[in-house]
Parts: sequence; structure tokens; C-alpha cells
Amino acid sequence: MPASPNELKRHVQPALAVDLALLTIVDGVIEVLVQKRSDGDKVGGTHALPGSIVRIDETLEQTVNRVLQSKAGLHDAFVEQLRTFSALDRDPRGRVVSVAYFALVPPETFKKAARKQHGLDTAVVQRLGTNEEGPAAQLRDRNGHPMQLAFDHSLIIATTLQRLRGKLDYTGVGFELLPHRFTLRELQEIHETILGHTLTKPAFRKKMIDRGFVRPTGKREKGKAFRPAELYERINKESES
Amino acid sequence: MPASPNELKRHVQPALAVDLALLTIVDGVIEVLVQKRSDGDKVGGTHALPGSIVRIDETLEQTVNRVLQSKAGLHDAFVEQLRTFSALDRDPRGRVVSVAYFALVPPETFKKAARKQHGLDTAVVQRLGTNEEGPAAQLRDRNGHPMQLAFDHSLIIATTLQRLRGKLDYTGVGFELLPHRFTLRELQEIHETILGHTLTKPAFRKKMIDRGFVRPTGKREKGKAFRPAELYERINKESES
DNA sequence: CCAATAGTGTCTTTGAGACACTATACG
DNA sequence: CGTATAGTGTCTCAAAGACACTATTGG
Repeated sequence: MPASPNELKRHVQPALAVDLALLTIVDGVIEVLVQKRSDGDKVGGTHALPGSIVRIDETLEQTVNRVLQSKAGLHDAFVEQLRTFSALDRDPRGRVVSVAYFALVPPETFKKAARKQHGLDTAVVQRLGTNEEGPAAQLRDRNGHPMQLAFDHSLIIATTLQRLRGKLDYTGVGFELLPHRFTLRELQEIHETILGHTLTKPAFRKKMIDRGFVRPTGKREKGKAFRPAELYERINKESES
Repeated sequence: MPASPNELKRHVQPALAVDLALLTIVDGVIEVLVQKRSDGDKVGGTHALPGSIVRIDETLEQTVNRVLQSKAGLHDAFVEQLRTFSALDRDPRGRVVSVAYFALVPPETFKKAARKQHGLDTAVVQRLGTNEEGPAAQLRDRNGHPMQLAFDHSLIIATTLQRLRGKLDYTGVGFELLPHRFTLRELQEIHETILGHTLTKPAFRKKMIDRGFVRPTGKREKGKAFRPAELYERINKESES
């Protein structure tokens, strides 16, 4: 029933797009998937988040999944809508309103995705700063050189990290950045990276266990020197927000 | 620089609209501004949230302000973007993606707005339920008769209330539903209504004062029988999220 | 002085951080 | 058996709920 007979008067309207911040955390560093731009000189910024125009017969979630699939080759990932950005000059090529999403994947999945296509690259979040249009993430490339993103994509990344910080301790977002089985030390490192400060070990462990977020598997990690840690898994995939 | 030369290839795209849930709380009851629909039989639901198509030269915030102004005659209100809804069949007349906002105003302002235009009405949130497409607010009209909203507007209201519950205790959203000066009992009633359960008086007072949310004015409410309560005002308008 | 609400003091419980301790696997 | 990390027990402190109390105003 959608899409064919359109009884609404049509006006000239902004174009509608989706932008995706695909994140992972590796060794205490936040990484974002970006793609090289061909017309970087015109837009400003040599890289941008992957994205796409929204087609007439797609929901926004379908658009995001198409981007995830076509750009990064991913079928399953934790995806959440972030916010819709509509500044008049956010795209110098024309009027585009963009619904931003973020996706979280474990490092292994991220690495696979970043290799999937030519032009894909990894940006590293150096720190969260502020510029004239609000919060902005300062990014580096893999060699440590500053990287400028096109459009308002630095704002999108900064907003994503704010959202993650807020959701971290009452939802399971942290688990999305880890494999199915993980040690509590790994989980704690994820939390510390997102929050930007250290946590105390006993408190963190008790909280995770007492709240019913994780369950011990009885198995232990392998290939480590010294005492191996027990592997845990998350309990409820349900009830986000 | 926007809006004129458009270098993007244009495709057929969904229409882009904004919907606004204007809320207040009166005597422990959540009220929402709705407008009567002329083609309710076709769309289903006799009332809908006020909204508008987004014009090519407007940010979404400007669209919301235009709606606030033209429909409710309001210039200043606390407004926050909620989420963007894009289900294919959310509008049976055609493909429309809608960015939902909510606005909070004190009861006095709300009453003025509801009288501003013919066709405006007040819906009362009876309770939060769930239907096939997720959470949904059950609404009544002023006479207690069930009221069905068009489109996914019942979902928008339910999502707004979830958001409010989440933000209530670490932001100042509660204050937006009260006049500049208010008693702590009034503030507590706002919180209780949003949360859906009662709070203990000493804890609530200490929390509000200790966190630096409110400041006593030295003045007291008037025209009350029995002991009048002291009037407070909020401290920081800054730092939302 | 009575009714009814405003406002506070104290106790308890809970949860988180600090700190120091014990446990275990590898070499 | 030493080393480095895994994992825990205890203390303290802060915040929130329960409960009971005092304070104040209009009639």
C-alpha cells in the first residue's frame, strides 16, 4: 500500500539521506569506518562516513542495512538511530537532511569490514573536542596524522560517543563491541574507553554480575601467559531503549 | 549558500515532515495538544499531532518553531528532537518520513495554546500500553472517551514519555512543565506523574537541593489554605543532552 | 487551637570506590 | 618457585528510602 498512489501535494523538499558511524574498540582505542571521498576539495574533508540517499520504498532501517551490507559486507550488527541533522549548510552540494545511525561491532568484524572495499579506511578517535557547531571528534588516521571529515560527520561521531557514555551503564551496548565470549577485564576496558576514565575492578565485576548482565561459561581464555581469565557471556539480548 | 544550486542527482524520495507532541502536566495528568482531522475516515483516527512538511529552506528546528508558532501561537518552549519514524505504511496517503519532536510547557501556556485555533484539542494520556507496532499511549478526550490518533502518533507520544522518564533525574526536563517559580511539592508531582509512581518527600527535596537544581527564592505561594510552601526556581538552564 | 500541609532529623539499606589480600597458570 | 595477572573480602562513604517528628499558616 505505500509508495504508489501519492495523494500528498509534493513540494520541493530537502533530500533525505542516512549516515552511518560504524564503531569498534581495539586496545582501548575507538575506531570508525570512513570512506575516501573523490570530491574532497569541494566539500572539505578527505573522508566521510558511509551513507546513502533514502529510496522511496525503504524504511530508514532498510537504508542503513543496505549501507552496512554494500559498503562493509555486514549482515548483522547492533544498529541504533542517533539523531537527524538538518543544518542548512551541512552539505555544500545541496540541501540534504541526514538521519544518523551508529553501529557497534567487535574488532574482528570491523577488520573484515574495513578490508571489504577499496576506499574504506579506519579513523581513530583522538579525543572529543568542540568547534563552532558544537561537539566534534578529533580524528587521526592509522599513522597518527590528523584527519578531517566532510560535512558534519565529526559532530555525528561525537554525538554517538555521548550517547554511548549515557547508555553504557544501564544497557548492554558494551557487549556489542566484544565477541560472544569475553573476559570481564575486556569488558571493563570497553567501558573505560567509552567513559574516558578508569574503573575499579571489584566494583565493576560485582555490578556486572549482580545486575544479571553476564553469566560465567566455565571456560577460560587460551594462549595467554600467566593465569587465564574466565570467559563470560551476556545474558539478555532483549530490552534496549 | 543553500537551496539554490543543487548538484546532487535527485531521485524520487519520501516526503519529509515534522510532528510535534506538545505536552503539559495538570493535576497529575499528562495532556497532549492534538488537532482534529478532516479526512479522519481515510487515515484512521480523528485526531493527530500538529505537524508540517519540511520546506527546502528550513532546518527541522525551524519547521518545528513554525508549527509551534502557527498552530499554538507559542514563541518559546522547550523543544527536543525525539526520533525519526519511517515505517512504509505510517501514512496511508503516501510515503512520508517524519522527524518527531516533543515540546514541554507549563499548564498556563498550554491552555493558551489550546484555545489559539479552532480544531485544536486536548488529549489525556490514560496509560502506556503496547500494540502490534510497539509501545502506544492510550488516550482519552476531555470527557473520558477513548481517542484514537492517526498515523503512528500514539507511538510518538509513548516514545516521548519513555524519553522523559529516562531524562528526568539527570536533567532539568521537569522544570519545563512548571512556571518560573514553583514549590517543591509541585515539582515532585511532576516527577511522580512522569515516572508513574510516588516518591518520598525528604529524599526528593534533598536530591533537588543537593544537586544544585533549584534555589529558594524566599517568597511563598499565596492564596492557599493552611501553611504556604516556599517558592523555588531552577538554577541552570544549561547543559541538556 | 484545630486542620492540613510544609519541611526536617535520623536510621537503615544499598551500591560503589579504595585497598589489600588470596588464587592460579605459565615458565 | 617466581611472576604477573585473575579474582575476592572488607571497610568506608555517599545517596536514597522509610519513618517519625516538628513547624507554620488560615480559619
